[in-house]
Amino acid sequence: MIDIRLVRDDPAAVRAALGRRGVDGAEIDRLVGLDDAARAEIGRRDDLRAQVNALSRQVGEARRDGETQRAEALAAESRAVGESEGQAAEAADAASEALRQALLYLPNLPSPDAPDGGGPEDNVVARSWPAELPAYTDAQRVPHWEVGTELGILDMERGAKLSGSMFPLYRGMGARLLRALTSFALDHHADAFEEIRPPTMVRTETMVSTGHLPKFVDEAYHLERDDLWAIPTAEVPLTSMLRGDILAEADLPLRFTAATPCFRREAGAAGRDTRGLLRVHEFDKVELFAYATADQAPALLEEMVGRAERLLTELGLAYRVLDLCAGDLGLSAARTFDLEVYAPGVDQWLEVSSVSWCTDYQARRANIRYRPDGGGSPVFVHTLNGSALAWARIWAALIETGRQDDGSVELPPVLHPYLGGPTRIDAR
RNA sequence: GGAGGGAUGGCAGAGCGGACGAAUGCACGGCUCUUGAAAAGCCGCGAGACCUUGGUCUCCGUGGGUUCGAAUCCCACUCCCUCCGCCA
Repeated sequence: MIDIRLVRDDPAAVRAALGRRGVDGAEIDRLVGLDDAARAEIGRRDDLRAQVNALSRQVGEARRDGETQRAEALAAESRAVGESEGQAAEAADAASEALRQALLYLPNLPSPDAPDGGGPEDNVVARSWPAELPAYTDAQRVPHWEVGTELGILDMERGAKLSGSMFPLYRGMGARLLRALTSFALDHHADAFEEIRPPTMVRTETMVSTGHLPKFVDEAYHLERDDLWAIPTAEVPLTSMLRGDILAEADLPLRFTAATPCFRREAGAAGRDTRGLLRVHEFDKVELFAYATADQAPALLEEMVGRAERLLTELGLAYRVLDLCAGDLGLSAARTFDLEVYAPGVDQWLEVSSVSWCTDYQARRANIRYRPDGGGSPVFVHTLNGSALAWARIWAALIETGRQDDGSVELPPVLHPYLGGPTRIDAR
């Protein structure tokens, strides 16, 4: 969440910044009102509480001095004040909760560097690799689900039998390819990022810290009986890993990488991209994550985008980098770069990575701070997250891009050491 | 799943109805001593909110309760440790 004091002290600036992402200015006014109300109620309650505390102290003193009668009188007085205090406390709690709820739904302030725009159509293509799309053969113009079925490496029907549509089942070299991709990526980041294998079912609090709850309840899988949520991305457990902690500035930046399955209900996208692997409920992803100071964050953002890009060039996939406009940013993000690969078989750009700088928005929700060098009060860290990379769509792009005239699929050399012998998937 | 023990500041650890936001040690910051360092000594040092050179309030796992007053008593929950059972 953003700092309520910013809203209080400079509502015009907040209105302007959030206006860029389509937040109604009236919402800011409402927030200012809620804040005023909450502070007034809290002040009332605290005054009464101070009276109760003072009277209680006097009761103790009177009792110690053996003045039983005076003690009783003071206790009675305190009891009376305590009753109004109870009412004031209820009002204060209600007002604070109303403010908190409003803040939880309010998105992060976009970075001034994020381009203007209201939606996906306004995103800016920062760069493409290669500069021009190469010429693709007819063999490469076959959708991956057809290739997958033909080679016996992808079985959407059996996946659906087990779990419903959009739950892919990979077999043979198809499954092996996923495992290779995960190992390849983790090894690639091992020079600077500590590998984590977090739990993939988490508490409500953990989902709230990243901003995935309460606003996006419909997007997440929930296990009712145990009140646990299936993570939509490793960003969720990695953010809460240090929840409530105070770090040392000298330890920053902290970098982590994790390979996990990701679960998404895709409720808002029902009926879209339903074929093959374009949009699935469960997929594997290697995530990059960093906790940093405000000063370190911009360089880290670039580093993480660079790492994701490097994987793509090594895999030999054509891609482009999108600088997301203010209106297309996710709730927690101040700046985001999306990476899209070109999949020749379906003739589409597929989002395979999203690298975001969340400033202190998530850290404030998760209460993660660091103590500056030389002491002083703790300050909120900045969090950055990015996929490097999400495999289902990469799998699709690799199968389509690598397809030969004879129907076999060539796999990129960087993966060969991870494939256990074969370097291609033979036609059947 | 059953039985028992525990959760206190960055860490360790005392406190078990009022003088406790909390002893002590370590860590950390400043100073003294020293050519420098170490050691020693002195001082400081939890977090947050709201009004303001000071004050008020909150926080001792979480949520309720008892009381004029709760870190301290009661209830529930969560997590950790030990033992038993089950288990990949």
